[in-house]
Amino acid sequence: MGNQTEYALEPQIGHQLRRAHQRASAIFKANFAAHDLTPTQFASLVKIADQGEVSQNLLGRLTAMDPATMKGVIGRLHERKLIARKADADDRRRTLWRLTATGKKLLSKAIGTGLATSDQTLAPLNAKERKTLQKLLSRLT
Amino acid sequence: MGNQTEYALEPQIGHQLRRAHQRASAIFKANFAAHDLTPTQFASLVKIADQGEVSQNLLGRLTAMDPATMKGVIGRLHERKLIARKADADDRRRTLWRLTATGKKLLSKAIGTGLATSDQTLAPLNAKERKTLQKLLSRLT
DNA sequence: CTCATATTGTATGTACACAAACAATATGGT
DNA sequence: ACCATATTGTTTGTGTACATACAATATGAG
Repeated sequence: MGNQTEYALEPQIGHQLRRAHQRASAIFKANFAAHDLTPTQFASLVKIADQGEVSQNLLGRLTAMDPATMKGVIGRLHERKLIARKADADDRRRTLWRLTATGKKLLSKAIGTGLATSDQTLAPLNAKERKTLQKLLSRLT
Repeated sequence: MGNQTEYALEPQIGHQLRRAHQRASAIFKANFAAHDLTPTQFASLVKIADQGEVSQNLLGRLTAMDPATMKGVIGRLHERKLIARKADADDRRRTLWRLTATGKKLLSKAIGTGLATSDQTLAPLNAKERKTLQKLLSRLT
């Protein structure tokens, strides 16, 4: 019985990406437990810092989150007072977000952890292999 | 302001894997809409077919899902009568799952879609690049 | 100016993903 | 046989992730 000759799960790219993402998330979680930040929360802090001030919608595009997901992430960062809102004077639909002093402090502490997390995630590969993988992955986006 | 010199989001492997996984999931979803199957549901059907009969716990390991996630996926497949349960005679903790006739029929129709989905996901790369990417990805697991 | 269209953010529902705590059952060492 | 330990499955809670529908506001073509 079975379907071995027709379809194996492990060599399918979708399954491989799912597993690689699971592993990366687990490493991230372990490393960021002290900061209590998820990957999307950290990405949001990084991009808000880059922009200084940014609308919720643009932040979603910069971090690759759809508006519904973005709302949840923003809400949790806001509850913890890591970010603060301001109305946009030119567009009353917009909410502009910026880092609070607490948010800036947390981010500056977390950046080193972020770099270490990337390195640890890529640990099974040497420098050349890492470059190749990341180049090919970026072509997949 | 910003932190550009310290940390850029896009070149981090975790972010790249997250985005690649998002894209793969979107392609899967579009292709499997006709079958109304999610990636984990399809993976479960494939592995149940491979095994003939399999416990919920082992199925979780074969498909890379933790027990809580597995329970939800199994529950939805069961509601749709794509799988059926049986008590394990040797171990009263275990639930053995197998495909129903409906499940087998759906799986055999879906396998072609699965192969097409993998191909479409890898479309930006040529044959050699695909092989390289998949080999490196498998090392990350 | 006006109206069709687009953008911004909100709300709800479904589906992973995993931690933590738990109950029932099985196993292995003594 | 007994008991510490492990396995199997369930439950609850938090956090992505996205589709869909929606209200408020902005924009651009005529």
